[in-house]
Parts: sequence; C-alpha cells; structure tokens
Amino acid sequence: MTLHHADNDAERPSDEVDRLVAAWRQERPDLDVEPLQVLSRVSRLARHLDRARRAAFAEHHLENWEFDVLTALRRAGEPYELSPGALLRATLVTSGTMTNRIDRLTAAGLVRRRPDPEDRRGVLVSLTDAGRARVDNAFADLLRRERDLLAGLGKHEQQALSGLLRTLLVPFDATDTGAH
Amino acid sequence: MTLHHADNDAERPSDEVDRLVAAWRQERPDLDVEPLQVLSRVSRLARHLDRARRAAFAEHHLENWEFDVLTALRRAGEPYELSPGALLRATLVTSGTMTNRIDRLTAAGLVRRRPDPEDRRGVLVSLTDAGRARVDNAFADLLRRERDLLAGLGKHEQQALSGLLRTLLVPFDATDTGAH
DNA sequence: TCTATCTGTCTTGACATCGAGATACTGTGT
DNA sequence: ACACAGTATCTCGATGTCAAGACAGATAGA
Repeated sequence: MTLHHADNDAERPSDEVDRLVAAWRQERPDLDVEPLQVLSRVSRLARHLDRARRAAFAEHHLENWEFDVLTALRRAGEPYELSPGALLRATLVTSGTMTNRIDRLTAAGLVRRRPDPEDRRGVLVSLTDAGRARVDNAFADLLRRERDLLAGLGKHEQQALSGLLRTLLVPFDATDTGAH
Repeated sequence: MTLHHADNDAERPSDEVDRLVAAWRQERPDLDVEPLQVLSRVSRLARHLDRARRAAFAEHHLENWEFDVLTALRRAGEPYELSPGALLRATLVTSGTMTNRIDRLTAAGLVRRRPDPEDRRGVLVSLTDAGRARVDNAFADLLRRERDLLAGLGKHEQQALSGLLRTLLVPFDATDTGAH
C-alpha cells in the first residue's frame, strides 16, 4: 500500500516516528498527522539528548541541572555572577526550583551567594574557582560528544537544520516572558 | 563585530540560541560551538512544546503523561490493549513510573486492567470508552495546534526538517532498547 | 511622608519520576 | 521432576520540580 505517492518510499532507514505515523494513518485515516513528523521527532530527540548528556556529565560528577546553571554563569563572563532571577529566566525553571538548585550548588562548593549591594532584596550568585573548572571541562567534553551525534549530517545540512529550527523557535523566544 | 564572516548576518530574526552561541564565542573563542546551533535548539524547542501541549490538554482535562499512555493504546488499534511492558517501551519511562500511571488512569476510569489469560505473570491494559473519547478529542486538538506552530514553514521545508531529524534519530532508535 | 503596588527571593506541600529490589511466573535444559 | 536463568509487574524510598504564597525591600504617586 501507499503506492499512490512515491514520496516516502525507497529504502530510507526509518525511525520510531515513521512507525508511529504509520500506525496513526491506519487508525485515523481521517486526520492529517504530518505535524508529528516534525514535532514528535523534536520531542523524542530531546529525550535521547537528555540521556546522552547525563552520561557525558557523569564522568565530571555533574548532573544535567547543575550543568545548566553553571553554564549560564560561565557564559555571563567575568565575574561570572548573575541574580537568581536571571538564572531562572536562562534555564526555564521556576523560582522555587532555582532556589533549591542554588542551595545544592552552594553546598557542593561550585557557586557562592552574596547579597546584592545595590538591592537589598536581591542576591548575586557567582561561580567559585572549582565551579568554573568543572564547567569548563564538562563543556568541552559535551561539545565533543555532540559533534559525534551530528556526524551523520554534513556542514550544510547542519546549517539548514539549525535554520529551520530557528524559524520554529523565534515565536517562542519573542513572546515568551519565561517561567515564574 | 563578527564582520569577518558574513555567515550569520543579514537581518534574520534571531532566537535565544543565537544569543547563547554569541556569548560562548565571546567567552570561549577557542571552542567550536557549532553543535549547539542544532542541539540546543532541539532541547529548547522540546521544552516549549511540552508547555504548549500542557495548555492544549488542560481543556480536555488531561495531563501530558496521561495523553502519552492513552495515545499508545489508541494507536495499537482494536481492542486498544497492550501490556505494561509494551507501554513503557512506547513512552520511554521506567516500569515503576508506568505502574503508577496505570494506577492513576484506572482510578480516573480511562483505562482498565485485566490479567493476561496467556501469561499469568502478566497484565493487559485497555482503553475504556471514556478513555477513547478523551484521547480522540485531545489528539485532534493537538494536531490543530501543532499545525499552527509549523505555519512558519512551507510543506517542503517541513519535509526537509523531518528528514534531517530522522537522520539524527535513527541511531538512537536502532541501538536503544528502551528504559527499564 | 505615607501608602499602594510591584519585584525578587525563599518556603512549603503535593506530586511525578527514577532506580533498585521484591515477587511471581515461564520456559529450558538436565 | 527439578533447578536456574529470564521475564513481567509491582513496591518502596529518595529526589527534583512545580504552583502558590509569604515576606522584605523598592518604587511611584498623592
């Protein structure tokens, strides 16, 4: 079957989403399930990426969430210092979560808290030397592994892919005010 | 700045990942952070999708995890029945999680458990009529919303995108045996 | 100055997930 | 028959996250 359009045939390797879409076409031929071809793949790939990152960071004794916070600080540049509010906007988590994360990173000696001299409600969180060393090592390692994951695509294909993804992302990053 | 290569210029709208990559280039000019252009976008987009799905399902009184289980059963076709083991492989969660989910879906009257007549260790989980109605409505709604999210891309672009994503996904779906 | 409102951080309680292990049954080989 | 490895499900304890709200301090208007 599906002989009526030679679109998707030929012996291209198929993934779980191909099977999923085929099952839906069988069960709900009345619906157009094309959107799943893109968006289910995005979700599933993200899930696999999460696991791959977990494995990568294990060697550096870092959890994914620790890495997320530390990289946000590292990216900020000298003196590697941000407010909790800036951190939660960068990492897309809520304020309760961020407080908890900072507590644990402080206990682990990777970040430091100090009162904001210009706003007495506020706090500033900064990287310790140990934190900076850990994140720099882990980040270099992560990039190596991510390059491997992308090895199946040529340079131009990667650029095409990131361009298409950007188009989907722009509306979110424009209108979204982040989590509170 | 960044005048030395006209790559990424022109006034293309930019997203958070463009800013993130720019920050890394400033801080770590020694590293090639190109992989982030693809993979950070995948992660962030998945995160946004998760929220969008949450909003979509709220109207149907469904949580994301409920939808995942119910659709797996719905896709299976008549009589909409699978083992917990098959369900956890389909949804990429652990067995403890799946037991818990089935408990709660049973309490909500959306699925039913019965002993497997052919394997007395086993159980079979099936959709109730209420469960099937709920998932069918929610799925149609989800597809409408996902189509809107993809409105920024033409048909060919969507196909190109799903093809590129499939290339990245195949290695995972081939070697991965799922969560236990 | 006083008051109302806003903002930034932290606290609390509920909850879904994971990982490891317990339990029950199957099927194979001796 | 019997033991043993394999498989399927469930139980339990620990953990990370969220949502809502408490609280202190900032900010603007009268």
